[in-house]
Amino acid sequence: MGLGDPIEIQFLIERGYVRKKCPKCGEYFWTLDPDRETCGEAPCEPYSFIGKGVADKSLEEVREDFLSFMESKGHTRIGRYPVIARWRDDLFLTSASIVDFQPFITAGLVPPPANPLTISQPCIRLKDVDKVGPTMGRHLTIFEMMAHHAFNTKERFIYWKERTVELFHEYATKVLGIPEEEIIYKEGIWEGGGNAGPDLEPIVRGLEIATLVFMEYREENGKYVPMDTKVVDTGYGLERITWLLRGDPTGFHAVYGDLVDTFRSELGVERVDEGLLSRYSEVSSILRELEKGRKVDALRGKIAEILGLDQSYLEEKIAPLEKVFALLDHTKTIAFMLADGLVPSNVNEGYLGRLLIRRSLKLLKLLGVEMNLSELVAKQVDYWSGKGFPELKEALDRIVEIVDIEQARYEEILRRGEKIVKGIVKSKRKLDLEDLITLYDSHGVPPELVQTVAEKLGVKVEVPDNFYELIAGRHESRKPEAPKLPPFIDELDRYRPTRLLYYQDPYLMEFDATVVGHVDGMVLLDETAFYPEGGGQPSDVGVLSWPGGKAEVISVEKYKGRVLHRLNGPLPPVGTKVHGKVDEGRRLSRMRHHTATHVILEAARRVLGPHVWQWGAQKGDEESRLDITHYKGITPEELKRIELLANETVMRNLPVNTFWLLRTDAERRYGFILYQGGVVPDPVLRIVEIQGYNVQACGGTHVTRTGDIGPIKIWRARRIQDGVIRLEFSAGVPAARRLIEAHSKLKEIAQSLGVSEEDVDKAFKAAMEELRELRREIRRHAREIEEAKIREALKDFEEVGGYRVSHVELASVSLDEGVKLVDKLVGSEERVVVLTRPSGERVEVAVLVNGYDLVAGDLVREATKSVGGGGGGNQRLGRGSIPKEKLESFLEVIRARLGGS
RNA sequence: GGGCCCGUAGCUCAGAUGGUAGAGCGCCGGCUUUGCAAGCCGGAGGUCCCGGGUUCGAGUCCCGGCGGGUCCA
Repeated sequence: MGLGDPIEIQFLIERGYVRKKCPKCGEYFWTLDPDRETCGEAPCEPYSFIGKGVADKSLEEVREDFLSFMESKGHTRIGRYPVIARWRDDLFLTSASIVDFQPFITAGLVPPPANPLTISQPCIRLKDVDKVGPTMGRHLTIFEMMAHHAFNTKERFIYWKERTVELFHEYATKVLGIPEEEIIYKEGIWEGGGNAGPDLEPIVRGLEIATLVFMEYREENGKYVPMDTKVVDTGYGLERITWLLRGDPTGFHAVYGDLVDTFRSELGVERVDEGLLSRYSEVSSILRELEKGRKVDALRGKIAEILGLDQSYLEEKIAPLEKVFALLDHTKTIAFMLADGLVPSNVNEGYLGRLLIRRSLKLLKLLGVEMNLSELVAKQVDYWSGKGFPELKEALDRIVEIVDIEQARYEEILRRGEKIVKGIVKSKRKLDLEDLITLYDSHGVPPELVQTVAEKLGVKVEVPDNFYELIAGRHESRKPEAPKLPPFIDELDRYRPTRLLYYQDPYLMEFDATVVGHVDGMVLLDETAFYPEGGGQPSDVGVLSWPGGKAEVISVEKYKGRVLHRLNGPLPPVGTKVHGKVDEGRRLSRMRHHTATHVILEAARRVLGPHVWQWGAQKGDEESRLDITHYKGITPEELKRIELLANETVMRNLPVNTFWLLRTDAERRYGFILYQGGVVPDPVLRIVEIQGYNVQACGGTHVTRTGDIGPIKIWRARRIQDGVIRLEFSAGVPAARRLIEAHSKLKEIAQSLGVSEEDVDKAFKAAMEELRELRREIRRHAREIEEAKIREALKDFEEVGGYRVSHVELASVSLDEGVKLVDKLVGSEERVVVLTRPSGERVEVAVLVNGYDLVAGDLVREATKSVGGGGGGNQRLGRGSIPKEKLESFLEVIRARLGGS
């Protein structure tokens, strides 16, 4: 059977179901009603459950009913996974329950935590974020996907299509109490994440309430081939099912209960008559066409027509309410994201979090409400921690803080953006593309905002459609290339995997081995103690020697479990017994730095909070770096606490244990905290456990007790990017050495200040203050002396060619200061004042003209030039410099000029 | 990792073309006022981030460093 073939379920056929084709959407479906024409799903038919509730059940009751029903059918209930998909490197958010089990469990490489199992998994999807609100609850960014999964392997068959449909059917009719003639099964094909399979989509009263996927194909070279493992992948929409049972006016009423009204009144939005809302909601199914890119107002016009109402009336009533709904949805998503450790930033999942926060802030602005978004988010935390998610409450303080920080940041950008835009508009009366790029690139002000601000000022701004592409082009960004497999990769299969001695004993620095092959000019040994590059730890170096030969090992690489040594000399022939010697100092330093990285990461988590996650790391011999996620800067006090805790952990001399565990077992035992150091793409994980302190999946070499790390010194903490802080530190010998050096410098300074080391900072500050004081004093004195001299000179002028000329030789103040003094003292008297001031081998000169029609700048330029100097200036003031022995001739030239003109 | 922007008084920031460093707020003093808020007059407060270069002359131009911001990867 291939994809697209009829899905024939005997169970349904026996009950009298027949297969039909919907004339509206052209899709196939199974129904008990031989006269039925359409598939029954909106928009082919409107919703028919609104206002016709059949059970007054809450969301938690519906969830519990489902899970316990599946338990009674032999499924094991398991807890939810985080909404941030920490265990995957190809996804940011958990978007379906099956995501929890990809890729290793669905591929049959790792056994599932239970089989079959049932779960209710909170999922986040941002694809339809624009439709959240207008569709009255059909679209949500966060929802719970209830599911029962069965993983059928060659060894163990659980159940397949028949049983899956039976389970759904019994749940729908017995637990939900839906008459079976109202259940329609639509046929479909599900594709995603490299897997595919046929599916059945049960429709009840216009609403699709579940998807039953039979995952049995895997994509291979663009074609689907059958898989060994066949996976039952179901998804039951908890929110939709609750809505269906309750028949509430909108899906939001079913999910958020009292919160709908709380939010509505907090946001100052008028209550809408339930009858009108229900009628609107019923036909709102046509808003599904939003999926085809239609605009809300056009579709609203159509709804107004159906309901026989005026469109502007409807607009006025519904539009504000849509924003309330969107905020209900977004604030819940924000609460879950932040509770699960998301840190807002400009990349990856952090960006998705920021996107939702900023969207929410924009909605508040559109509603004209001034309030802290965090208040709304806190209400969600309160609401949902009482409804099956008590873990939200524990994160409340952090959630509120992050949302407040993001709000402040957003408002700051708006404020600054507005100011800059106003400035540009004022000076140029227009804004061009270059301005837009600068604003976005350097100030983070998006062009949409620029447009709004500029238009308020009456300036039209064109934003090119490809604006963001232009930015990208400007940065000449290059997509990271997929890691290329070396050309000799297949050649390696001829050899056995290398025995990795560095895992057996990380302190083993010498060993004997046999050369088993040469690959691409590198030596392959049967076993090795050389650590290859990996996990942010650079490869070892050292020496290989053998009878009649010796070469340096300059780098080591590992592919498919085979370790290759690159030498800087001739290769030992295959079969040779070699002796390997690892550069011990280097290796030990790296081991210490590597274990120190784990120690510091945990210390940071304990000091800053569980949202701290490793972003990246690089180990060196002298200094290493650890990048962690955090939503604000680290204070010096926090850094000290982290440093102290790390060093205390060293001194507790905790055992560092390394062992291998099957992925599922490791996750069950330790949780996803394992992946702090990054996702390890293997079904079997190497666990590095600092006993009683920290556990990570890690392939690096580590010391066996924390005491071996030696001192840890964090030199710097700096934000390298929004939401990411880089800690630069040293461990072991380099840390000790640099601390000793730093201390001896401190001692020297203390000695020259004549104080103890403890008081250096105070003494230094005092000395600086004294210095400032003295400088001021000297300047004041100098000014007084020069002022007297200038006064004297102004009285004692000489007449040259009708000009009253004074000459002052400055000694103690700068020329600038002298000019200022002259300016102050000359008042309205007509004067030419010549200032000279010796400065090394030269004399600085200035000529100030007061009250005469003379150009000082020209006078100085010519006079200085004629004596081998240079200068210039403006109408009133000229300045320059001349060689010191030319002072007299300079003054002569000035006199001659004034006399001659 | 790369691009761009910024670093000036306690704070927020101005300082086209290189030529006497400024404003607002805050601080101190005086005047006005029954008092307060406020107003008026005056004053103190500067290593223009650091180092080098170009220049007769650099807050301004060039190079390097430090610190901060922002965007892209």
